[in-house]
Amino acid sequence: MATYNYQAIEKKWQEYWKEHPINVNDGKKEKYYCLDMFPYPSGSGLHVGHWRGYVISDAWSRYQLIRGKYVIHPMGWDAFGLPAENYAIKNHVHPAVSTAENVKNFKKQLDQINALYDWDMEVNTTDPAFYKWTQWIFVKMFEAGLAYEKEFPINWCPSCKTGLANEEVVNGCCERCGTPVTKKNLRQWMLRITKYAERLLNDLDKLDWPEKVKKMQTEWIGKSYGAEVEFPVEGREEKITVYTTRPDTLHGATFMVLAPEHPLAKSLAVDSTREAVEKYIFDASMKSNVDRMQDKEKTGVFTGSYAVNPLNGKKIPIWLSDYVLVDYGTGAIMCVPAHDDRDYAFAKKFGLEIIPVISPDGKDVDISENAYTEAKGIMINSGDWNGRESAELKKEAPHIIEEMGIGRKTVNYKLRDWVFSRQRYWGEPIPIVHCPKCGNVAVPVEELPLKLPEVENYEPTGTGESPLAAIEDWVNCKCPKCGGPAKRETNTMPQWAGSSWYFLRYVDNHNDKELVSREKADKYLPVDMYVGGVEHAVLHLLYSRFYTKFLYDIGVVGFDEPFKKLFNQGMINGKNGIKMSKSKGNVVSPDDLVRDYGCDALRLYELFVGPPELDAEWDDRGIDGVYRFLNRFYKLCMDSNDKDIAPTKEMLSVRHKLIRDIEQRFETFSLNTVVSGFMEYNNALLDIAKKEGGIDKETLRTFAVLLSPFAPHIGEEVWHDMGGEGSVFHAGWPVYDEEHAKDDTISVPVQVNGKTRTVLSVPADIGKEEILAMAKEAVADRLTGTLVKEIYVPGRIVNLVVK
RNA sequence: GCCGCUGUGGCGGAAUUGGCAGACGCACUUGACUCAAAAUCAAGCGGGAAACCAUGCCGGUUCGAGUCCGGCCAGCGGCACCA
Repeated sequence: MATYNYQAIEKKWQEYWKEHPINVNDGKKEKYYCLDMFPYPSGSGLHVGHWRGYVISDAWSRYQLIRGKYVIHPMGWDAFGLPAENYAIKNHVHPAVSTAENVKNFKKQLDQINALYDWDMEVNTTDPAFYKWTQWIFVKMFEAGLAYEKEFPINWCPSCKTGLANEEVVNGCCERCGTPVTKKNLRQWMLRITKYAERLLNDLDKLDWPEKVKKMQTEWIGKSYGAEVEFPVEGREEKITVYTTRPDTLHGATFMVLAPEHPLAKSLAVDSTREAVEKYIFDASMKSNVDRMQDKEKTGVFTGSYAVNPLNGKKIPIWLSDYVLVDYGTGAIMCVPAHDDRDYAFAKKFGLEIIPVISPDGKDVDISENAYTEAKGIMINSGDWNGRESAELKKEAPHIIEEMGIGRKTVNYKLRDWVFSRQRYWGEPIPIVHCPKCGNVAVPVEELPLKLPEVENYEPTGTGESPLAAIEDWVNCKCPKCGGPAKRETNTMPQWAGSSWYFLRYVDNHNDKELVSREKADKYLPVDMYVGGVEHAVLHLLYSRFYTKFLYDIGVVGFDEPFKKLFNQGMINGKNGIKMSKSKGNVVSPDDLVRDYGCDALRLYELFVGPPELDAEWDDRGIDGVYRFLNRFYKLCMDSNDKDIAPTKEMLSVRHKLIRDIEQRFETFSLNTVVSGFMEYNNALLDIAKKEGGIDKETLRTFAVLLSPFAPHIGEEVWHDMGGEGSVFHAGWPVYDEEHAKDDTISVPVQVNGKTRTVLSVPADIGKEEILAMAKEAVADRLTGTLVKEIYVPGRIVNLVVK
């Protein structure tokens, strides 16, 4: 008797596909680019959670392949980063060596998935031939004024001993290691991503992405409309400019608050306040992000100086408080405590004046307990604005302010420029030379890649200097412009640099003249489908969009969005929803499962475990179910093989329903129900086979085609055994015929007052009168009152309403 | 605090988008085969004796609600003094 020998079957077809590649670019087929987020090749290898995303994208890729596309489905390595460097510090193994080792292991594990990966396209961000172009992009950004140097207090991780971008700070802690982030004043390379804020925001509309990710990016960019207003300082020349989104409340400004880091903060102190002001500024500078966030209680200090409200001449005190952020807006705000919760809390604490200027009814507003924060109501206490609608004034006030010459209409973004330098070894050197005569000079493009020098000590200094700074003969160089003695930039790029553009390189990965040829870019890009975890929503996915827009602007590519469609797969956790990790000891390795059940079974189970977009808990026992299904299906095929069964009506019905249902579920990415559909229809076929002695070959061939994106080996095996020609992946996606798929008889539930009482089996085309008559007869004993309504939804349900 | 997602048997989850709640599978029970076990096959499997009751809770709309509306509760995720 035939048994499902997955080991033999999988080995056989893997060898066959090596000899006879199935995904070939003949130059005529339409391309389909299906991309996985490339992994960091860690030392601990793949677990079943990593498999999930790769199986999802591979099933989708193979589906496109069967539909006749040439599928670009590459894989590579995001291999710069801290783990390799930390390993080097501990064991004195060069990161390039350990990385190469890890890549080898990862590749071996990835091969077990038997995905369509085209390894000729492989890229590795740490390969100088690759990072040459990462550096090239930086030079181009430098030339375009988008990369610039700045010294200011940046986020600093004391454990990783490096600066961090805003996007890398999560709840005040380092995204990577969880250590609370501190501030450190450092000279930094920055990328002017804020210049692209508007386009990054607007172009989200074009993307077929999960709404959640679009929303997160929208909020991260954080656009707001408002006005800047200039307040003269009493007795001084300077004016202080504030930013407000509520210029309608300008008459209610009763004090002003500056961030402690505001350039004027110190100078506003007078003799009697100087000591307190300086102490406050100092204390604020010592506070970490976490402290600053956790302090719900407002703190502050009066400077001793006063500003003048330019609208009504009112004299208001100027305070300092760390609830005002120096890097948003102008670092100074006008405070309207009657209509803002934060200002209200501050005013209450320090006994400052509160003047309401908006009231719901134009008469009175109760602000004894809380501020009235609605921008809806009638203006009061506002001079000649009194009696007007506040919503209307909110729009009009910026223009009034502009006409009066006391300010202007403005737009603000929460997005900050990207802190781009890292004080670590294992990253791309920033290709800049500091020349005492010429200033910052880019390394000439023909000298790229600027390779990482060998060092003896990878340990970060912690002082804000990169380990590269100690390599004197590397640091000291000649200025490319004047030829005089100069020094190299010793910071390296963040890990995001390579991953911001790697997807462009796959299609032209050996090109040493260009990042990617325009011809190939036009032909094979952008990415049609991108599959990966949601954790990169505002990191990698935002940076990639920024890079792509820049490369579009300088003509490297002809599109300005990299990823048309995005799919975020859910995470796979261990028992009780605990995240899989080595330290928890709950990591499930795919290796044993592939050995015990086969690649096809594991692939199917990865999908069957739950809806692909939701997190799932791994349960090893569940794989038995899909394994049994594969056995039964295989046995059915083998039993039918030597008999020439003619297709019956029932078989045709299953065949066409199968095509219809699988396709519909596939298209809606309901991959878990695709698998349950296979099981369901296989059960139906087994029942039919019991009566008929087997199933016709074409139905089984069709089943094999539909199954092959998910379980490629058994799909290919059955396809051939049932007489299919060539590879199952060239069979074409079957087309269903509604005539066969629809049933002759249908089951229609009969309800009385909405409760199902019986189920009628009737011809599918039964008329309304006929079925209602049958229904009434069938439930006659329940129709004890007056029949007030008879409902028949064709093919669905009968409901009889009795009173 | 604000925003989003989720809540259905012992468990993972289905439900054609308002139409038989629990598909498919795991686990479990019984039977067949076997000296026995495993594997396989067959039957059963939300609660209740039944009327009926059941999709986190309370209310509403509807002939009919897991699905729509209003109000809560819990879990997870994002943002978090952005003026």
